[in-house]
Amino acid sequence: MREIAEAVGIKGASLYNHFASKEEILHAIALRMTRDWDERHLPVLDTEGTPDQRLAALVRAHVLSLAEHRVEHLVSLRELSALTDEHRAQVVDYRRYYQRRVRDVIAAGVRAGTFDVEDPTRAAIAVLDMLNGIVWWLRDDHDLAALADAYVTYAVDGVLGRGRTRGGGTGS
Amino acid sequence: MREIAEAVGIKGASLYNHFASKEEILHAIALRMTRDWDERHLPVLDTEGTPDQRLAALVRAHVLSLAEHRVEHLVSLRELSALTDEHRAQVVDYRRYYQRRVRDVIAAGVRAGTFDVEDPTRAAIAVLDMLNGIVWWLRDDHDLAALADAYVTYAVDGVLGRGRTRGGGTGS
DNA sequence: GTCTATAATGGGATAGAC
DNA sequence: GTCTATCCCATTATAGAC
Repeated sequence: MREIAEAVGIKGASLYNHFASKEEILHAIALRMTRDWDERHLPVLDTEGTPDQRLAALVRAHVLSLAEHRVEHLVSLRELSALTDEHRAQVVDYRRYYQRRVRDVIAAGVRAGTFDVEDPTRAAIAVLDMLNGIVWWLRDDHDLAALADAYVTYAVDGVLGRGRTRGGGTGS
Repeated sequence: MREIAEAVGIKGASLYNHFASKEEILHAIALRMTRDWDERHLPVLDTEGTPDQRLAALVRAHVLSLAEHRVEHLVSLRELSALTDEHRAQVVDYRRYYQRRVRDVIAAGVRAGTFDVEDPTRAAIAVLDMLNGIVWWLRDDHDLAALADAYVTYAVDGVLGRGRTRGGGTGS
């Protein structure tokens, strides 16, 4: 609390005029990185376009947004255990919903013959772990556009195998 | 410390007959997950075989070993900041060395025309983040062989694009 | 709404008996 | 080598003046 206060230019005790507890601060950050995150990014999955186009757009926005809110994301992950049971469950639910929506667009891509994975749920987890790992090492001097390009390729052409041929072909 | 002691069936104070401090315990765990990890897994990169074969073997062993030491790995990550500066630097160095060795075999695969990535360092980070993400969600009821198979495919055929054709072809 | 001063709690670590 | 009892310190949170 003292560090947070110092970063804002006040003393630790004064923080309690703005938040009731440390948990409330952490919860507010976690909500921005989950509920607000979902609201901001998921709509792109409902636009026109093929599953691979929609997922590529999501991945690019995901990477750029991670870079923009890197510290908050780290806090949201590391301090998850400091939340109340209710708040933690809420946050986990939002993360799970995001993961499910990614799984669904992957499954759509598989049905369309664009993607080549056995288990869309597992592939969604692998892709999201790969993306979210960025927050642990990203520094300010990175070329974000190139970074996002690379990860779109890793995810869509790589893990999901866009363009790779499997057994079948014509969906259904 | 009290929880650790309880898990061993003794009282908190008795732990200090075996370790000088909590930091020493955390450091011991971190060393197993980095120094010992490197010694155990990296030799496979020096065996006979093509880069993709050697990397596939490493990825499979990596995933299975993550599952075997899941909790220690989580501790090693989450409590990294609890280590002394020296110990933390040592642990980070071992992790960096592992990452560099993975980068090198990826670069070898690119030179051989097997892999298709622009930046082996970035690809190594992406692959390792994808693998290490497993420790956050793995439960005991998973089919580890199938899990390892999937991640070998995600990494070697996916991110690294084994079999994908790029511009050139005959290395050098 | 910020400050100083101060509770109150939790957890790492020590002392000394057995 | 384990125990009980205790210390010690960091940190969250509160009280009350300004």
